[in-house]
Amino acid sequence: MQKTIIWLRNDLRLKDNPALYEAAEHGIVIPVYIFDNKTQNDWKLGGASKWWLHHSLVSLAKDFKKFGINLIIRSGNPKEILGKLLIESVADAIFWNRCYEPDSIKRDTDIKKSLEESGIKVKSFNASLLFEPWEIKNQQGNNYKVFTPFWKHCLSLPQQSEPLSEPKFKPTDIALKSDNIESLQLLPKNPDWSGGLAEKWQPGEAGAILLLNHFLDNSINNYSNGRDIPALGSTSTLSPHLHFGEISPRQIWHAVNFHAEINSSPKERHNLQKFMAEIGWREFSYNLLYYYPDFATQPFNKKFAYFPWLEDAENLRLWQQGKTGYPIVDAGMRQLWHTGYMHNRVRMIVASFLTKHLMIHWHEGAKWFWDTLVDADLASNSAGWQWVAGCGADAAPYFRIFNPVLQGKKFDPDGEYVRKWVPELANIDRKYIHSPWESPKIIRNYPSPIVDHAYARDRAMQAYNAIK
DNA sequence: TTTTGAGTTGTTCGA
DNA sequence: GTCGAACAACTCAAA
Repeated sequence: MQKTIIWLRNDLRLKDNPALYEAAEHGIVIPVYIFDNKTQNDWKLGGASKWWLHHSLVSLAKDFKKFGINLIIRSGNPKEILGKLLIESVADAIFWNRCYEPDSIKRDTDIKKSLEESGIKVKSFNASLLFEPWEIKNQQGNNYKVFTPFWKHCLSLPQQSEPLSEPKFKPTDIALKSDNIESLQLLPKNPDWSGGLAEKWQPGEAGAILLLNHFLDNSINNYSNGRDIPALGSTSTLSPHLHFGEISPRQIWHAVNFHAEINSSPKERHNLQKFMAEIGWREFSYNLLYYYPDFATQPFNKKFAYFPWLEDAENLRLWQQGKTGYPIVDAGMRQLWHTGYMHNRVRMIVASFLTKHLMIHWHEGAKWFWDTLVDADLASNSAGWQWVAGCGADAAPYFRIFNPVLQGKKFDPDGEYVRKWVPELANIDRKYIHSPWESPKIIRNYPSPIVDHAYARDRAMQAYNAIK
């Protein structure tokens, strides 16, 4: 009987896991997670992501345990560890699901080559994207640079196949040494800032499926409008689960289509399409990162290499801490700090504020998000920041500079979101919730705006004009 | 090859 | 208070 090592990465689930499924069909599986925060070149896991990973691994180990299978945990260089594991387990094959970040592609290509040279069977699968980036090309044979035609093309392709069920595992008595998940030291201590994260999230496959069902039952019917109102919580918040592969986009695709079959009013279909387009943006981001391997650091629009970004450590710190004096910006930054998450609409507002009002490089914002977001994802994070900064693919026109007061009034009219995350403003009059400096009453402990909107807007426009 | 239509998420100004 | 136009001009995708 074939013995296969399953090298798990961002595919921490049992259902719809192609590498695991195929290996289990043919014999015994040995699931392995290798934590590598040294040899990986850059973009080492941020604090919030580490917290998530810890709990996701605990959950996955428990799920395997139900079938009498041990999830093997190791720490170090994947190439060396896989080599050792092959010897210890006398396995015939190694399967994995593909990663798409440039460094990961390089690493996996190298490992695959050397394993094959030693006669080991290696097979990789697609578990985290609906469409392989190299398969999506326009009629000229190039990658798409505009979202709408990209997504139209994707939707014109044959239907997604059905998600795979949980594998039927064959009994195994293989006993390999495994590290404790605790020994990876993924959890924060001194101080432990993770209380807010634990309140909000349930990492792991079960939590992901619960959340998808909750979203389809409760929120999707108002998605198109509701997704812009941060106080409503109408977005799916599936992003961290998707990032770690606790659920697959294919499972989401099918769940959404099933939902569409039983609720097919035009309005509901519109909401479902809007939601699937967000999954489409994730695909688009992965395409960009695939075709432009330096997308995480280099502006897609090369003109922006000459943009006069300002270095301002103090303003950067105030932005990070949620002390800019603009309530909607500060609420977002504090939601992020507290929960490891920020509502999509507010991400745009705070990113616009950093890059346009403060004219601080989008790299700084991307780095902060990378460390603090539980859904930190190289493709989506880079694409999002480039888009807001104006240098990305299909980006916002440069003169589109969000007015944080208007955005607040429009999308948080009662200030419910602001009051929740900025307690200093909890009792301020509705009229002044987004511009507390206009309030006749004295507001304690809340800063004045660190920059004047009209001045900052004008300054940003001049800077953009300079690189045209 | 040339042409044509279109492009996630806005703001400001002035009537 | 509401509404439409201006904001610039470019690149992409497909016919």
